Amino acid sequence: MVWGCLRTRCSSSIHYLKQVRFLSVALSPHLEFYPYKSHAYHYSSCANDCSTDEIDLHTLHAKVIKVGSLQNLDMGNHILNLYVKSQNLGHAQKVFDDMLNRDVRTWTILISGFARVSSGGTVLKLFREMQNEGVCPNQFTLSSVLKSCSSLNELNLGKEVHGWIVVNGIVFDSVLGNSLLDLYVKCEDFGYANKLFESMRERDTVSWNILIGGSLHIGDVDKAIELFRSLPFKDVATWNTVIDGLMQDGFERTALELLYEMVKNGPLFNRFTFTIALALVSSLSILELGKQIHGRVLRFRIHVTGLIQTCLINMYCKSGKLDKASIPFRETVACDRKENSEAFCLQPLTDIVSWSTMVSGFVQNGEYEDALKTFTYMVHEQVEVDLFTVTSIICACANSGAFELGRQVHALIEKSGHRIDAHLGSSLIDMYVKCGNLEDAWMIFKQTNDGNIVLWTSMISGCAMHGQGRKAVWLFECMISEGITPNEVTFVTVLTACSHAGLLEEGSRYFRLMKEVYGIHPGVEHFTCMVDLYGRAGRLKQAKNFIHENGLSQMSAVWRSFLASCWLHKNIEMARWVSEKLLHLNSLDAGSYVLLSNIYAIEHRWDEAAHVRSLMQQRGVKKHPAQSWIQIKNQVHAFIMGDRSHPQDAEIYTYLDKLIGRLKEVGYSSDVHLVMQDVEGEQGEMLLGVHSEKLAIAYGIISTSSRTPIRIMKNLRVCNDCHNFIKYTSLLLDREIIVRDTHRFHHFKYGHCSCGDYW
DNA sequence: TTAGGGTTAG
Repeated sequence: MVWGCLRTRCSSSIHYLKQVRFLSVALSPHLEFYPYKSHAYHYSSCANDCSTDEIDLHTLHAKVIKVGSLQNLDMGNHILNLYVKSQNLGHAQKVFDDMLNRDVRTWTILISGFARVSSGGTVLKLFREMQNEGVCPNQFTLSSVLKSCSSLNELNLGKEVHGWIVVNGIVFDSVLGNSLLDLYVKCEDFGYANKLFESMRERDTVSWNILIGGSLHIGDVDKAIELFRSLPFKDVATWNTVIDGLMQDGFERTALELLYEMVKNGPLFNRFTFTIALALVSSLSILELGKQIHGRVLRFRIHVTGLIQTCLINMYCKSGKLDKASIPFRETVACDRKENSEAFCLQPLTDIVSWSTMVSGFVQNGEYEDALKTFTYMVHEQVEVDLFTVTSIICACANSGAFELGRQVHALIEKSGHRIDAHLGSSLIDMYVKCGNLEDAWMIFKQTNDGNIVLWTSMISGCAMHGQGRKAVWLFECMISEGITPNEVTFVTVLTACSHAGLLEEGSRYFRLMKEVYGIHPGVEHFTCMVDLYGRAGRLKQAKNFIHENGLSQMSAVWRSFLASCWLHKNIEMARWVSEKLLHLNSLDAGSYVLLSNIYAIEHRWDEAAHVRSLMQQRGVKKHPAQSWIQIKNQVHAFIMGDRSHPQDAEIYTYLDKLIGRLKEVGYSSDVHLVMQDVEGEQGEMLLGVHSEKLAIAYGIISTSSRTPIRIMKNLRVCNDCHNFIKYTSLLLDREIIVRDTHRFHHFKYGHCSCGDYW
């Protein structure tokens, strides 16, 4: 999936880059960053924002003030309560401040209002003020305060409240008892929680649900299931809690079984069940079940709010059904998507999470253009943008090489003063790495300074991608010494680094470390890395033995890697043997077909070479045409082999011809072995001479000053001859040339490449 | 008492 945009959507790339430029201009005046979750509610202070009911409430409020009744305690409490119920806490606070007479109800109404919107800090502040004024809290006040303590992890204050309740002889009803139980469970103080649970006289289903949810939260699945099974009456929340908790703990299959059991024998779904069920089928990617749940939402006439809509969008996106994640701005944003009559019609997106889900859905499915278009639309429509959206957009920039846009979004994040968290940091590192700027990737890495494994893995991968294998290994060692546990992806990246840098011993050691110390079972990716490690180092026999010893002969990816090594080390006989094996397994990818065809071409077996190509056609294997890009003064210039469409083509070809002549004088010679067509000698050399990367480089040289580094991108691997050509060019012209291919970067300088001719 | 979106490799 690397560089998906470049590899699979060549024709639209220029259009897309124009879009990027347009977006860059559009961005600056509108983009604002909203703090995480700040959209949960808002203080409405403008009459224009109010509903009819709110306007009536304001009218009533004004009348009450006019006749001086606000100082009547009951009337004041009534108005305050109405504002709290309409979640207009700005006005509620104002009424509260204006009231000269307040009683415990006054304080409780306001405190419970803030507790309901999870504004715990305000709740605790008000509670302190209330105590200072000598007002004695009641059960409702205490429940709200405890709720805020548990959401803010304020265990000590909660314990203080608990003590106060005991000292003052307040009766524990089920609500107060459950609030306290929830506090201990949320703060993971299970000693207190269990003691309290046992001592509670008024235990209800809610008490059990809190304990079940808490057990799942700390990963005690057995205890949770035991409690769940022993509970004679299970309400809908019990089912929801246990299904969601199991899913969060990674027991998705068990969660699914319980969902089926719930459908059969349990209570009817509520809104929570729908969102949990949709999240479950998203993570399991069971589209059919997801559709059934969606059908149930419609059948039950559940009002599709932002939350359920987000879950629906996410479910369809995770199943790769972007059309079904139907969106109202389809015509505007995804204009090239076909209308699907079966598509479920969703509501207009009014919720920031739904928008960012849609953006990430496009990114996860490799549709970077649509992600950027949606983002542009959001910016233009002044929809709030938060860290989630930005993280996805940076990811889109990384994978499509939109460096300028990525940099601008980064600048705006800095300007907004937002802290860069591990998710965004990893995304930014990846963007700078994939756009060829390793220095800025390091800067983000140091600045983020987090023990997050993805952050470290991104940086290790960055070093590997830029040919700095030893540095990648060093960073890996630093990470281990800091006590950070590597995951399976980290091992893929460090093994890749070893294989690309020829670090045979280190690679073998890390493979053992992964299994023996970290207990990670090697997957096909790790085995492939190991075969690559031996193969690239020329240990073909060792690689072959590794495949047999580990029982990998059915893994076609492993053989494909081995094939590339055979080719690299010019062991044509072995390469043919592997290719034919893969051909019979029907597991060749486009690259391997081309390789096999090349092998036959080298041996002048033209009929067999032609047969391979016809097999490719019969089996529908598509080879993407090679294409290279160079950006000159904000303009992207794309070239394919033998391209004559560029306005300056005459100049490019004349210069290239002259350059090849000069290079030959200093030792460069064309490697005609790699010509796929059945042509020989001069004609083959001629075809090599017009490979897309040579054209892009020639254009770069004639269009820039002599000291400017030349950066080009390619949608396939660089061929041997072009690699050689670029090395000589960097030496002859004393020019730095940086090439990004499908998997990595090549930094050419003084006739050498950072990959050490190992790619 | 229970529910939503973002990051790393091949």
